[in-house]
Amino acid sequence: MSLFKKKISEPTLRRLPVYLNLLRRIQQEGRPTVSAPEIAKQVNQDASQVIKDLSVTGIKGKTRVGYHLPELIEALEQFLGFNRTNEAFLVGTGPMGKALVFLQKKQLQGLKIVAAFDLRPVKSGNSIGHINIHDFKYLEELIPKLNIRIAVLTVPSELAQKTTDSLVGFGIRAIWNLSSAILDVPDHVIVQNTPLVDDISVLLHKLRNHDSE
Amino acid sequence: MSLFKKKISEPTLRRLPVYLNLLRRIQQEGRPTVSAPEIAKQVNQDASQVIKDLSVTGIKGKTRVGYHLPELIEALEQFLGFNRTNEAFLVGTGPMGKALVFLQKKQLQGLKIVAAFDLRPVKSGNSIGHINIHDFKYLEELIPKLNIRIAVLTVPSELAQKTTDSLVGFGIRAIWNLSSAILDVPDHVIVQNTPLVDDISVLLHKLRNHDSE
DNA sequence: TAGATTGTTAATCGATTAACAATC
DNA sequence: TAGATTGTTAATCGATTAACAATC
Repeated sequence: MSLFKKKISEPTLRRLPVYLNLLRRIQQEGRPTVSAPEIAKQVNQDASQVIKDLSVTGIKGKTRVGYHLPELIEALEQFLGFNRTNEAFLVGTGPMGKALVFLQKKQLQGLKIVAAFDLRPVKSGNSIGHINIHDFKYLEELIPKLNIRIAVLTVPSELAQKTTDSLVGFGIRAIWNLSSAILDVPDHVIVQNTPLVDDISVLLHKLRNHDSE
Repeated sequence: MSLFKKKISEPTLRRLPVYLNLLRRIQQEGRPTVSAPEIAKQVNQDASQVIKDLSVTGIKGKTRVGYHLPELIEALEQFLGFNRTNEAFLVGTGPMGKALVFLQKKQLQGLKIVAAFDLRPVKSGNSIGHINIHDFKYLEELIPKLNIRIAVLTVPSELAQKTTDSLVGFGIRAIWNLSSAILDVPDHVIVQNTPLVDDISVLLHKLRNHDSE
């Protein structure tokens, strides 16, 4: 649309997959269109917000009608990068690593884990579902070979920084960090943290405040 | 300090456990104090922000010295509710449910999963680690019996709303929702969503923007 | 004292919400 | 037409950052 990238805020970016999920459900009901106020109601948000968020896709709604569902869904998938296969390596094959492999089809759209690696010695033939588990020592050659740019990090937090240093050295460009460690990386590497404990903090706090009202 | 609860912002609330983790690590090195600029550096943030965040605990730092570590850690744990046992039921015993049970000691401080439940028929004696798995039909009597207020929801998203309705009916007060469903609950029930796909969206977007610079 | 740090208050920044014109 | 909706622009709200006085 323009030569300059519209900068899109992180809050917006986090709402888009929520809309996408909802739109798919609505489409499955066989409906052709949906309006912003309707979406807003379902996700407990402001209609203006929804309209503004959806505008990043470049899709235009129709007055009195709303948005064409197939077009909007397609555009959102495109925008979020969910229609490409973004291949990733899983590093750390504990329970969280396993869970992510099993969840990827349903919840982790946009990401495709193609192989797993463990820091401990791996018996040959080990796997999670259909994903083979390899010894960490093969990472260095497999990253450039398969042109992998994304690592999903689920190692224990004590080992997270050391593992990260290796990953960076091997050419990884983005790390989805599910450990509680704060990772130190050079500027050209992206880290996305998912600290589960944060949500527990918020939950417990809300619960206590609720109680005392 | 005051009869009125200072309202604390969610961003602050999410940063507190990050500080807490860091402070514990620093304490393990045997140091007695730490300054805000030092914390700020380690977590890549503004020192003013750190000072303001920490002020919610009521702990006062010392000029030229910083904060007394044991005192600050204790206050943060207190504030976050991590030093009580907040007992919770796990509902859904798929891979994500299992992962959360195994992770709770290390990553999910403040939450204690005391039993697990599955929507499918459960063979007696089934367990995850030391946590027994029960049939869903026992939930109704066990929630009031054990006075459980928190449920950790890891059922498939298609079943999430229906399961939530039951939980609410049984008296659950807070739901940590790890499914991708948007839950509809009455006002007196708290829902905390942890949609993993959001983080993937942000990661992929950052990666693409990085590439084209 | 000089310099570093806390902690408060003010300024800035950015996101959300509200208002409203345009459209069908 | 009347009414509902989009989409833009303005107002509001809240969080972060900057400035600075107080302190040791």
